Amino acid sequence: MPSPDLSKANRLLGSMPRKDRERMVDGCTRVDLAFEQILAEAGEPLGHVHFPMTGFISLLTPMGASSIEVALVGDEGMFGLPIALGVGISEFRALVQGEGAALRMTAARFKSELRRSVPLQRAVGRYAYVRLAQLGQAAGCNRFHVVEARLARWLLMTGDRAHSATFYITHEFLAFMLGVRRVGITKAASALQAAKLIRYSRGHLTVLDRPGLEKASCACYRADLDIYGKMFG
Amino acid sequence: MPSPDLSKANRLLGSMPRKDRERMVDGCTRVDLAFEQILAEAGEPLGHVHFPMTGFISLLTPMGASSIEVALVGDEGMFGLPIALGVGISEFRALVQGEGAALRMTAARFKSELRRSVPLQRAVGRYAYVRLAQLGQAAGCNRFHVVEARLARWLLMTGDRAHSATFYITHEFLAFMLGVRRVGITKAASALQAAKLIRYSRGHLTVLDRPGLEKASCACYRADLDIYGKMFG
DNA sequence: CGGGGTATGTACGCCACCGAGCAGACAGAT
DNA sequence: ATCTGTCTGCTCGGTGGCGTACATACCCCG
Repeated sequence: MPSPDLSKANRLLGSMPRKDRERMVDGCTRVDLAFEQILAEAGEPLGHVHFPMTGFISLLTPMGASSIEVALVGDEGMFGLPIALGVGISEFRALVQGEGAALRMTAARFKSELRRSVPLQRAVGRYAYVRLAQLGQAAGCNRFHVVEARLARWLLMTGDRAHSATFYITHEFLAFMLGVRRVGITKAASALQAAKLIRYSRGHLTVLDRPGLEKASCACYRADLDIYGKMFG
Repeated sequence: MPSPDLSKANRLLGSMPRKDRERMVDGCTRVDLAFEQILAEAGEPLGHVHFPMTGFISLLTPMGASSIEVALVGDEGMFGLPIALGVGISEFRALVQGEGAALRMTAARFKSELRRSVPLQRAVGRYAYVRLAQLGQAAGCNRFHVVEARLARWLLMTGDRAHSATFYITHEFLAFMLGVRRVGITKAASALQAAKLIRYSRGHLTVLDRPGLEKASCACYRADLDIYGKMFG
């Protein structure tokens, strides 16, 4: 039986009235997300929805041989929107990017909760809206912004969801997420380190100067926060 | 009073059972979309949903000074998803890209129809899913694919929605949509023309060889069609 | 304490696209 | 028939990213 504060460990659930969110927590199982675990492949049926708490999940679009991250889901959101849309298939590949806890609910139970709870409908609808807007933002970001700015943005987004200024992440992995060469990351990360915005060594990365990193990032970071804030602020 | 075949002129409505789709058409006004008309600015409240029939609409993400097209809405879809999500605000700038007819319904009426009609809920949910998937695709496409392939894709998508192999479109406008320099379009379009895939002159563009153009385009065109087909095929 | 795997740094030539500016070519209006 | 605005084509130097290959540095494990 989950302790009551679990219902606030995910902000999407936390935005709902106490009664509704406690019903949700009651229907969920607490699970641990393991680093690099794959929650779903693109085109695969979804058996559950996940509400990350301390863990977080990357959503990737497969592009032929390679792929690229198009969204990041942490305690501010949920994974499994298609179920709410009446389509039980994941549109993206879902890869656990930060290990940690999440709440999990079966698709069937989620659908029934959704029918019953208007606040849940509202929260999920708003979150779907945020995702649409953020995907559009990502599409533009990928077109216009240089690797260094995109990297800075990614570090900020990840730091938010890791609830920590330090996390484990290699250049290789970053390259994979941003859809660039590893060397491109090395160059960009060196620049950020030289500017004393971050420090890293063999996968251990620390954000030293958050405001500075925000300046080095593209405005997309702020835009994403703003749209979320408008919906859930 | 709209003639009955109006209800099939938009494929999203056309996917619904006769009774539901006729109710929808009854609640709609037939409107003409004028070329370059702006249906909504990003962040602006949405008073209506639109179901394009012969016209079609570009959705653009503003990126500082410039902007980029992230979705195209024609008779296969609808504009106004946020209303269905319980958020009456457009996440994108909506610009009429091909003049023609559409069905329009007030937001209030649409919400009430949505409450009453399960088939409408299904159709809208599936379409929202398609949009999520296609936005992800666009994000990857913008990152990985060269202008020529993206141009070919865009021409195919537009041709589908214009229901014609010929349409009016200048290099300048294309550059604006794809987020590149006009010269970049000139170069790519010249190449496609030299390969006898298209012909153009002062804005009058004709697709000569559709299969050839598909080969010249990135796989994203096919991927977008496939995802739609899976939902509405 | 030495070896092997992993993480990071550097170098090379190449190409797509950028920003800016200018030249020609065609169409519609007066 | 000429003029004017629009549409298209071309050039320049510059840069950000690519693919590849190789070099170092650090950590852990035996």
